[in-house]
Amino acid sequence: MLNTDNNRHLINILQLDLLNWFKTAKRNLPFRQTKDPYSIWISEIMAQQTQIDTLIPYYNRFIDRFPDVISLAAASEDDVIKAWEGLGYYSRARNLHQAAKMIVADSNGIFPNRFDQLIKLPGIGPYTGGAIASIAFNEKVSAVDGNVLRVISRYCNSFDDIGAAKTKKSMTQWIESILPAAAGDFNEALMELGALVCTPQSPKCLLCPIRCGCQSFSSGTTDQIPVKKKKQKQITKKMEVGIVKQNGGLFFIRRPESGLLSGMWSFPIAETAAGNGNDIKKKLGDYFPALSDPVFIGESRHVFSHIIWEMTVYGFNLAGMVGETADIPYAQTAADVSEDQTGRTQFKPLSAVDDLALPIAFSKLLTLIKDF
DNA sequence: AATCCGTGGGC
DNA sequence: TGCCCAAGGAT
Repeated sequence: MLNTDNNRHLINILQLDLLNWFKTAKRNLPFRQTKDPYSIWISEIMAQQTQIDTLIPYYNRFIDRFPDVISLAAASEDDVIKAWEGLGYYSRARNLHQAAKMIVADSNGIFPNRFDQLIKLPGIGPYTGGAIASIAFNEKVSAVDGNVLRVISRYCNSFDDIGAAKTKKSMTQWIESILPAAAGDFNEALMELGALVCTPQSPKCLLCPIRCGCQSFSSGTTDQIPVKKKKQKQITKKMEVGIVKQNGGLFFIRRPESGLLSGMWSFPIAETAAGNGNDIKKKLGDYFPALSDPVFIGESRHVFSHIIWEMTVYGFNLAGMVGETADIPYAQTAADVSEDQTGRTQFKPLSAVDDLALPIAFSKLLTLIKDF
């Protein structure tokens, strides 16, 4: 980082010119129409590892559906997860709901207004706590996200690894040492510059309001910064998906409460080596006494942050099932469903699948199976 | 410190 | 294709 005593003029550019630029260049975003901490909170949780353009329709729907912390706390977890469907990183929604209940129980719905209180809530870490505290309450704390790490690294011509905890810590302290009174605006301005101008690839340096102070621009090193380790690429897993149909209803299983897509609804799915449909048939045997042989339906590929599923989809028909009718939930008819799966399965007709919180990995199979 | 945790967009 | 990245947090 730059020595702030010997570089007063560079610090002035960073503070004043950036804030002036932000006044006119900032985007007109829905969560910039308010200082309501609840709304800021929702937007910041949604913004974690998610581009702003992606989250805007989710934000508008979520605020409409759950306008305040009381209504969010009173909602069912299924309803909250459903509102999050498609956004990914679903533990964010669970933590949001949990935190809302804590705020109502602990302080009668009054939103915590200090950084050190905010970061005690589930889902709120150093970045989000700093963002809410500075934007909603103008507390003098920094909010260091990926944009800020990139912008400041370039401005100071720093080759420190931005993935290292040590770098994040020193960056946070450095920013707080130069933080102007308008802390919230300054934090937002750094992020906005990173999103619109000081982008990861092909930064628009000729349009940059603080170019004349930027130490990587004058050194010609902007494209080498920030320094970060490569992510390791995803592991590919071969999967079999089972589509079981009973009187027009499709069979769904709720996923376990931890791990990938936890708590979300899914089609039965199993990892496989052979890929002939028998692995998923074996798993379905835990639920159904008799099944037809697998019928090949199609293939699909889904890329997660750390896993790739190569899915082959098979259809099954029920045979010889006790009490097989359209109206009886399956759990009531299966004698051999294990205890922990009770109430975690159901049949839904294609027309009512929208009731379930279904991850994209499965919802994109719906067109594939519509004729099964 | 290194992993796990989704999805969509850019090139 | 593939590879990078995005207003990170929890463990």
